[in-house]
Amino acid sequence: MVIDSKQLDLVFGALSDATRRGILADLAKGESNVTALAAPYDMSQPAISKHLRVLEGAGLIERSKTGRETRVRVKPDNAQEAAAWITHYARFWQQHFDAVDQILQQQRKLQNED
Amino acid sequence: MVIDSKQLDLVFGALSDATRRGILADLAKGESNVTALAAPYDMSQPAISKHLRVLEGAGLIERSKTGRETRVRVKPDNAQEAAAWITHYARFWQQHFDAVDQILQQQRKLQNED
DNA sequence: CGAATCAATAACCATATGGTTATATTATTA
DNA sequence: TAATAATATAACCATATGGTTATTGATTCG
Repeated sequence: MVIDSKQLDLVFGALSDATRRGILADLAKGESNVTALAAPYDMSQPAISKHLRVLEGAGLIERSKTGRETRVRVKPDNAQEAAAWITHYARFWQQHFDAVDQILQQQRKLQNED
Repeated sequence: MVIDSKQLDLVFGALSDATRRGILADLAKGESNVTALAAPYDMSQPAISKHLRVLEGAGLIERSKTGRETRVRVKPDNAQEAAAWITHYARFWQQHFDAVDQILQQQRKLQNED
């Protein structure tokens, strides 16, 4: 695993807020800027800037100035690692539950043999 | 999506702490109790109880009293939904970043070699 | 029965989080 | 040049989070 525990704290922390998940979803449609990202939310501009800072801290997005506007885009490198970890985690649960399922089926089998 | 946004806040919030991720990892090895779960951590018992409450609130684990001890186990129903969402999320990223596909294929390859 | 064990709860503390309004900074535009 | 626009920053507030110690309530053990 390339991504370390502290980074993972930040990534999951960033994803634990609906506004930030919404921003990520919007950015999936393509690069944007702060004003456009803020538009859907009934929230002040500074609040959105704070959310962007959290996403940036988690390495999920990056910002760059272009004139007076700040362009925002997802940051593939870190997001890829997060996605890989999340997928790994999902697979981990899946395997765990598959195993539980098998145990339960086994138990049902044994019970039927009584 | 069965799991709603507020539940997702709680799930990601729960996963945003290394201690809680560690507890989930330990529980993957099987059902446990509070004392056993607390053992690996340099932290008081009430602190662990708090973490367990957060995991329970996110629907990732469930607790039940057995005598004087509290048995703790992962709660398949909600955790599966979370895993499903996470997988969906991972797929979402995958669609946007070509390289993710390569990483996942690499992982699949490595797993098949087990 | 009395002591030890398991775990929850209460009260407290420091810091983080998520929001606000006001202000400042830097472009752009009229 | 003056006004407007796009953001960031500062200062503030309420609540949440993550930890502590002390205590309590059951259960189990000797």
